[in-house]
Amino acid sequence: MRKRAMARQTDVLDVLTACDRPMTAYQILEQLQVSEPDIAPPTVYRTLSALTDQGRAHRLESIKAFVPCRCSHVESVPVLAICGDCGSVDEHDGSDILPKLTALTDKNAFQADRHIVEIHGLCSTCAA
Amino acid sequence: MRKRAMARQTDVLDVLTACDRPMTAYQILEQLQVSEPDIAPPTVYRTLSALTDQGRAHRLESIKAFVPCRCSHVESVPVLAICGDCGSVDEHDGSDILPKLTALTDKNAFQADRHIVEIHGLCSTCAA
DNA sequence: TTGCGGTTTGTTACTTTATAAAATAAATAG
DNA sequence: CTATTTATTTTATAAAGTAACAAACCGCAA
Repeated sequence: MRKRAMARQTDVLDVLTACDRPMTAYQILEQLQVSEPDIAPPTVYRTLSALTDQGRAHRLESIKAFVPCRCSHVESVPVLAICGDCGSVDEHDGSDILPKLTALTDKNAFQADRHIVEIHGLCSTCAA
Repeated sequence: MRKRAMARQTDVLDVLTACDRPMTAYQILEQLQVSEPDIAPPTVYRTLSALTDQGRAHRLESIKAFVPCRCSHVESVPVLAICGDCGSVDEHDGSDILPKLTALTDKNAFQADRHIVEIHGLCSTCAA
């Protein structure tokens, strides 16, 4: 009857992966409702936070949208480059920035646990 | 009307500066309404976007809140360290990570125009 | 099996955040 | 001044996110 959490996560990830653009929580909801009309926002948000906690998806804080993780999800600093024109997103591994970031926060003895790096601009296609 | 806009920007910046924590748009609105009860959300949002465009304030994308810029606002990459416990925010100049970020985006010929770097964690006081 | 207790999932209803578009006021050129 | 342009405010609502309670699930012991 009710789908187990794992199954939901797979469903949500499938929806995200099927789309080549970031999707908002409500766009995902709309897709899920095609096959299961009774799903409500909290189900989507809960599933998305499980996925982002696991690193299987990322939340683009600056545009309130989500993408599936396309890198190996062991990386600690995802760098997401968002095209302001077509909306496409490239994901990079920013691990090598970590030392510099740590140097900055160490000045104030700040203990970091999550890094958010997002870059707005134009992708190669749209800039051309 | 430019005068009026300038005055509003000063008012909003004063409100932000008077508070040692990031404030949401609606918290700012509430403060402004103490002296001018008729102010509505669009006024605040418009003023805030002017301020952030000028670099006189920053928007913390990951927590939907705003802080006044406490660095020189010529810097191109503000790094904002947000304490998850007390909510305080430290601002750093991240110009020196720019080359590494550029190296990443250059791989895809991406043209960056705005960098967002936010770090969640615990400030020295709360970590102690 | 049956009933208990902790955990997970679903539902309702709401709060917070943000913006479109119409209405209005200010600035300025003629 | 007054007509035109432009910026600002108001209204009204859309979009995003969540609190809190209800129902279902699961493992376990009697």
